[in-house]
Amino acid sequence: MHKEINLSKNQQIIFDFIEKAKEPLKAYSILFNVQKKGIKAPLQVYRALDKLIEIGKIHKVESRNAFIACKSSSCEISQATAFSICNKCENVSEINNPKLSKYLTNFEDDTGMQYNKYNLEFFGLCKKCKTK
Amino acid sequence: MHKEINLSKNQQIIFDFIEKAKEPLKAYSILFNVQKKGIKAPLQVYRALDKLIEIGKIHKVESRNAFIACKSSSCEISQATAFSICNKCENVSEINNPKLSKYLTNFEDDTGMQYNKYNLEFFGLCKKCKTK
DNA sequence: ATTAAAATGTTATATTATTACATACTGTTA
DNA sequence: TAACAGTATGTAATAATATAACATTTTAAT
Ligand SMILES: [Zn+2]
Ligand SMILES: [Zn+2]
Ligand SMILES: [Zn+2]
Ligand SMILES: [Zn+2]
Repeated sequence: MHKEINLSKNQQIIFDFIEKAKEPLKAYSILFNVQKKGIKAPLQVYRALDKLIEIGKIHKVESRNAFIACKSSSCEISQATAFSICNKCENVSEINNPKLSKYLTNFEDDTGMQYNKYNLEFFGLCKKCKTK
Repeated sequence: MHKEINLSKNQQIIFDFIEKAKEPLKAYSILFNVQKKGIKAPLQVYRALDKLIEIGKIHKVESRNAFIACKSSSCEISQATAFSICNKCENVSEINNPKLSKYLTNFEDDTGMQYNKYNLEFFGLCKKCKTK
């Protein structure tokens, strides 16, 4: 088991909202939606997002500037993320593939650089969009 | 051999500047530096960047919102990119590793989604920064 | 109680990117 | 060459994303 971390008030509000969402959320869309909970300023959102990312509860989908709840329990340890992104419907899902993560975690290039983190984003058309 | 593409005036100006640079460049830093060449507005830069990305002459380093010239001739065809990023000195280099690209290009997940593009960013400390 | 670390509140501002609309250039075909 | 389509450009305004700076409060461990 990994360490349980108690979220602060703002962190919990923002995590709850992201977790309920079916798609990645933008920071300002989060802000707009949690204003009724007392969160007023962008910085309050960004600070919570930073912390949630740090502890692996959410990820940033870099190519979309959007945030998504983690679906793979191992991310709270590993900082190794992979996503599948549909360019048409913008559906994003986290790839949870042990072979892939093992391959990438062990990847070594010729520069002698050692990696402690990676982010991979695959793009294409999802099953639904492909058949339309 | 792949098709040679003639760059337009603005595209050439901006590509030349990015290619000479040793590190990834930000859009507004590019803008500032090419103003003496007659490029006045952000949109002129972003339009050129979009085109250069489309044809594979440059890439966007998503985690840094920065742009870097392609060092691997295969990118003008493939749209498959991988970078190594030092979190301390911010050095970024394109990884040109046939095994890696083959592995990722052929990667299939269980959703039946087929990918035509990916972007991978590895993070860590480069050789120099590690020994300091 | 003291203290340090983490979190919050608030305002202002910086940075990154796009919309909208008018115009001009380039190459192809009738 | 005239017409056309596609691409590229110019310009102003604005949208969207993210951080700086500073004051205060909460939390949790000594
Ligand atoms: Zn995850
Ligand atoms: Zn789709
Ligand atoms: Zn490349
Ligand atoms: Zn370094």
